[in-house]
Amino acid sequence: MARKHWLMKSEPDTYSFQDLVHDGRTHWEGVRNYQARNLMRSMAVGDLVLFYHSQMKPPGVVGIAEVVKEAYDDFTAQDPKSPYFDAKATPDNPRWSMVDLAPVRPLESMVSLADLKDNPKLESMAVVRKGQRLSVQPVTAEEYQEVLVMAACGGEQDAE
DNA sequence: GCCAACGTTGGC
DNA sequence: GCCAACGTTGGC
Repeated sequence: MARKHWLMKSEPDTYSFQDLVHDGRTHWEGVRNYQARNLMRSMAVGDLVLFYHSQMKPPGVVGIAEVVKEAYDDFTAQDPKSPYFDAKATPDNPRWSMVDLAPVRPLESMVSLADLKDNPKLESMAVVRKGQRLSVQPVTAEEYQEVLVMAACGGEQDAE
């Protein structure tokens, strides 16, 4: 079965790629959007993730991660002490899901949002489309490969 | 800090 | 079930 590819956003102040490298593995708790949740539920172990830092100057893809556990209940939704607490989540209806991620490697160089927008091959990527705020996005194999090429080329590349 | 985009909530 | 109000995301 072919690996699928994804892009997942994180604010580095909350959880950065360096944090993931340091931890070795993490659960991706706190997603409180149904579309993003449903995408996580369709992930499989071994799927590859472009790790995107939002709220940065500049924002962009900084590393590659891998799904190491498929979707299960996000228990932080039922923890009143958690910042992600959701009163509507119960043991009968846990409502939210999360996956586990492990780092694969950082990119040789960051591929910024501006770089992604400048590449015509990536014009249909969700992350470059105006107003697309979804924190979990599907990425095609071609788009994924193109981002890796850009990272290897220093994040700057001219279209032929 | 501003504001556009978009999801969610809640009154009706 | 519609839709206006509101809250959040996230680039700039």
